[in-house]
Amino acid sequence: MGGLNPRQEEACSYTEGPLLILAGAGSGKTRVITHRIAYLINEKSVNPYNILAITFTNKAAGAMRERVDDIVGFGAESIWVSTFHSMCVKILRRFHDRIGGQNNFTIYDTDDQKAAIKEVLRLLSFDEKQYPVRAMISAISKAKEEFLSPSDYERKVAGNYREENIAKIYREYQKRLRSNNALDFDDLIFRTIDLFMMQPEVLEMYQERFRYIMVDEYQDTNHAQFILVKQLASKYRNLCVVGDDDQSIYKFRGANIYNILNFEAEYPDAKVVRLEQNYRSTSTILDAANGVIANNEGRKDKSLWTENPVGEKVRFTRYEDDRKEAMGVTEKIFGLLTEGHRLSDIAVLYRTNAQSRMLEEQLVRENIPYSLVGGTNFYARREIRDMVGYLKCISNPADDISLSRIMNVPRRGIGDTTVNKLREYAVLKGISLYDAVLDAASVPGVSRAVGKLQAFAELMEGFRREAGEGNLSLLYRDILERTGYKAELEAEKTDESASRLENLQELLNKITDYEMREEHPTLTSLLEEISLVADSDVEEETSDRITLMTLHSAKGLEFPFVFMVGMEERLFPSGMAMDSDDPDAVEEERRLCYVGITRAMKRLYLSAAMRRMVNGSINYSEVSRFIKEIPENLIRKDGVKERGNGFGDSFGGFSRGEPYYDEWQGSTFRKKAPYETKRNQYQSFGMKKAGMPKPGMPEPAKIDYQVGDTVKHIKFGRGVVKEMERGGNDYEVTVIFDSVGEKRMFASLAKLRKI
DNA sequence: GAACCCATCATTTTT
DNA sequence: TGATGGGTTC
Repeated sequence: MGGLNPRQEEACSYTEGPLLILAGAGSGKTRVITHRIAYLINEKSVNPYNILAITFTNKAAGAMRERVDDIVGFGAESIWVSTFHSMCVKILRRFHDRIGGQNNFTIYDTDDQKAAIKEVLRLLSFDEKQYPVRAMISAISKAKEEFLSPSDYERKVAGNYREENIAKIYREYQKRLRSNNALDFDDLIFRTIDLFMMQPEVLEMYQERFRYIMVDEYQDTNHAQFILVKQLASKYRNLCVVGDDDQSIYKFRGANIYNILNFEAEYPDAKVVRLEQNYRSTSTILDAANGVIANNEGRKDKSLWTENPVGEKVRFTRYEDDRKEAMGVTEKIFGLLTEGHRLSDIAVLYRTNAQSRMLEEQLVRENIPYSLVGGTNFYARREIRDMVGYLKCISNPADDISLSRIMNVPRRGIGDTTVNKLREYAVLKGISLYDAVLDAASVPGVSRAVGKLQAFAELMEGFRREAGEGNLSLLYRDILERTGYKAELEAEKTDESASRLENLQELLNKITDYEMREEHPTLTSLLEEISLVADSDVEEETSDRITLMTLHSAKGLEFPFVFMVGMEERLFPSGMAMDSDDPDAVEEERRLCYVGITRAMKRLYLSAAMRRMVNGSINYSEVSRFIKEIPENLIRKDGVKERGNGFGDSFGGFSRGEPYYDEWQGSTFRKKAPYETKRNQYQSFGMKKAGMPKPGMPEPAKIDYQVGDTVKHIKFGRGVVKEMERGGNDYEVTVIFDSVGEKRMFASLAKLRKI
């Protein structure tokens, strides 16, 4: 086995029976997984068809798929590489009817859940103040993660008045989802477990199929996922789980660290392989990480080591306030550029998304291109949700939630009163809301709106017929046109409406892309992809930029140069964790810190501010305990005063370096910086507000082509520009591509290159 | 039915 | 600071 160390090799070749791979940060985990799959196929003659690899995110699944394809070659495509959720959808699309469901269910996202909960609260006359929607969603989600049905939940909380009411909400919510033929994300797992329990022969079929199972990031699994894996693996017991308890940072969303800690208790015959050699970081960085994580109790015994060079000391700087901290970071970034490093080698990590603003402002001011990971999901935008609402309605007429969303969007004179009358009628007759609309003429009290309802019903029926014909992009365009949605936005002529239109165009691109990719495109599977595939795996970023993201999002990534900012008590570790009665809360923060440190390959910059704006008011904080947990000899502290709140004589304590920036020290650097700034590089993903360009964000796309030119597109390849039309501050370009024919797109999004 | 004002409340994120 | 939601007013 080429290029594997003995431990890695052991992990690859131990194929029969339960195996726990404790893979420390940077220990070559992905390599091991892919090599293991290759070993199974090539050495053990396992049929690729019998292999299942489960990951958490689509991104991870995609990456694994790619690597497996590279290394395995023939037969690789019949390996199931999948997320928990998409695996369950596949199974339920086939067998959900065996347990009293329908196979063409809709998947509800958080927004749909919210709407459903609101209806339930109204129905049960519960006060939203006492039973906040978000808290209810998370309580229900938690119950499902623990595989508790409404009855189980009721039993568990008996005697607690409030909890009993939550149980009622849970029960009613499930009832509603069922009548809407919808499942939420947690249901996907839950119902699959149900299916396997109630239909042993279905389970057996999958057990036979998945003789070799691998689960990545096992420390992130919740109890329901644990049960599911156990069911699938119980026949052949060839279960290989890979994870690192020290990198468990998702307790808040149900991850159960005991799944990995107790793996050996669950499978007494399990073999355990520890991957402890780190190939990523300098020994200084690694020892700093080890120093921090050593403060946690209840870990699997493990010590990471490396043969990498010692490298430089970790640097810590304490600044006066958050703005100075941001300035310090940009200045150091210029320093790195002067040393000849690339922007894409640099990441700035922070604990909370709110911290990005100050950094962004500073980066824009200094013309440093960045891309922001996270932020608002594309599919969470209003216009996108509206369109997806239409599609969901068309695909599943029983989906009252989606119907309520779009019935009066754009406004067509179907007001709340009318909708309420329709609801009453639907409940009375035991039919869906949509059926009530179809039967508008017999609904009492809506007489004035009957005409409008009938027109709406006709519109929707037309869409439904069209959906049957299978041209999804055409259907989508028709919805935009015939509902008047597009016209309304076009009439608005504001920056915001222009950006919404761009987003709608982008959705069209996604649909077209889906149609081209898929052999048998259907509305159901398109919606599935939209629900299941988050937006985070957006277009591969080609240009050179630094990356800004939360520590959570950084997991699994690596960068030569890493900044961790905001190393302050109550920010990191978070105040919430510190105040929690659960002692593990701070430990989880510490694991997060460990994750952050171990992202760095060459150099790690840590910083804190004495004073920072938090939730609109100024906070004074002390240096994070995690800084103190890094062994003294590994860290260089610039101008640090350990205690103090930023008042009075605290300025005296700085020893060296320049932790305090004169307003404009940074700008002298800018002139010296030996690199060119390209305009139009600033546009970041996940802009928070649809449409509002960030202050200082440059104009979109520079366009170096015109009608008649030959251009190149990332996905569609070569094409000729047929037409260019000004739309807002952008161009709408029509291109005839060799591969896919004519396409209309926005210049700023299409990234066309003249060739 | 829509525009506006005030009060409230703030981690982390994927599916 | 800022986003969001409810209530009020036109």
